[in-house]
Amino acid sequence: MATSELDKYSKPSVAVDIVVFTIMGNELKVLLIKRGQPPFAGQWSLPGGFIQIDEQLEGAALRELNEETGVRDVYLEQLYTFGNLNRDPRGRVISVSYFVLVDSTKIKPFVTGKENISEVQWVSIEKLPSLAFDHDKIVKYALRRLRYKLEYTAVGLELLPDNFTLTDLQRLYEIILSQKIDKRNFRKKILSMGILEKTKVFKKGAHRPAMLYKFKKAKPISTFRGFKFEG
Amino acid sequence: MATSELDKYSKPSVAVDIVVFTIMGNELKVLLIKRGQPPFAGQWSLPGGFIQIDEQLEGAALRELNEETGVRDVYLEQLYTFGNLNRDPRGRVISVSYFVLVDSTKIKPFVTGKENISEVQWVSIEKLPSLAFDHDKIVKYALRRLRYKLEYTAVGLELLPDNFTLTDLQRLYEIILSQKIDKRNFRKKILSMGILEKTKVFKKGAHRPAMLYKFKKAKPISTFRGFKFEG
DNA sequence: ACAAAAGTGTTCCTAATACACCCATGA
DNA sequence: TCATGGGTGTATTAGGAACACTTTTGT
Repeated sequence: MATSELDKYSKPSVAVDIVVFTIMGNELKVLLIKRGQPPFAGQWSLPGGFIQIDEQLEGAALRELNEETGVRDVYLEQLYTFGNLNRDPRGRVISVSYFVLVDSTKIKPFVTGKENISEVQWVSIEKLPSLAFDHDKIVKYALRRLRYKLEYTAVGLELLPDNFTLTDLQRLYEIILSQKIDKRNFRKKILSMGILEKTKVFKKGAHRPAMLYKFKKAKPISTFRGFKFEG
Repeated sequence: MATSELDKYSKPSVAVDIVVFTIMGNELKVLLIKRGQPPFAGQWSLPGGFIQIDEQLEGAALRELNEETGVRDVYLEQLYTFGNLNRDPRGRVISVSYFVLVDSTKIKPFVTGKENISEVQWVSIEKLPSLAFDHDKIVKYALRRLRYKLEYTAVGLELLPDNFTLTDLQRLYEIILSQKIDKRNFRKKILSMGILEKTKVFKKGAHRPAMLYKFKKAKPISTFRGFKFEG
């Protein structure tokens, strides 16, 4: 591989940063890690890290996420590439950001092997601390994208188990959009999309059992209005 | 600047590639350059190049565009970051792609000082040759984004002079979306957005003069639903 | 006077909204 | 039997789509 031309000038570093969302209880949460080393030692930040020379961008995002937090098998989508000159005090670092949605029932306890992480935690979007680097901006953008996509895609299903009730789904929308939704209108709209299928199972609880639904097709792995990249 | 940690591993190169759209005659055109050097010597490709270590991403895109084609003062928006391992035969190159809209009346004749470019040309989107690298994919994505944004933003105004008739604007929509639009519905919708303002000037021609309009506010420089980054 | 583009309203249909009661179950 | 969440329909409104003729100018 002839890299001579490419090596003429000093290069920036390339990192990935990942905004992982999940719904826990009645809150939308983001996965944060407490940095164990400078810069920003002791401060909260997004999971992420430098990509390897022989590694796909998405692969790097998934690897970092798994190494740092044990989270696997998730919906992943590229967000935006942040490249301000001074976003990292160590030098020029360009960060390709991703957003990830994960069903909280599939999350296992954190087992991180990384020495430079002192803590991993799910933090409510309402109670975010100030984050390292420009990660505040990245989270803000990710949240915007999540809310926006919820309106015209079925992406929200990535946050639920395979079988769920319509009330579960509505609660998810209400939490993410932080607003109440009319039950009848919500059901009408969701069902008219034709993406849900009744199972023959009911969820039993303290009260009237609720029909469980499942998503019809293979879960969507797309990035922009159904357009699939780099696959 | 402590770059020791960053330099432990070999780094990918980072490039920008730019899809520049304009309307000429009755066609949507993209700016292409014919490569003068390997790889892909003699083949058409998008304008672009490697970023410098002390240069903003957007700045690099604008610089490359200006150096290669003389195009300046344009609407610029980040598209997507392509990073497949083998997208460049020279080695690992990650490309941050941008899309640019430029009013064709503001384009000056090309004066490129770069030795590695043998030709610069505006090519109709209908007659694109097969492009170098993964640039076909980038153009496809850019076109998709342009069509999509046209539906819910005023981004199309970037392709027109400051003053324009409603017929000019409608023609622009028809060319980009490649479909006829009803004149009355189009005017109703555009005017109801409240973003246009009548000038007191008429465009004289062979027939009945048409009212010239202009855009009300500062032209939008945004990347995603009005959200401004890195600014 | 005529050719050519400018300009203008109404009807229809679809989709979003607002809104309230009965049902099935476990305790 | 009652407390709790599950489940259902209709009337109104707003926005998008279909559709044709008159006006103004230059030649």
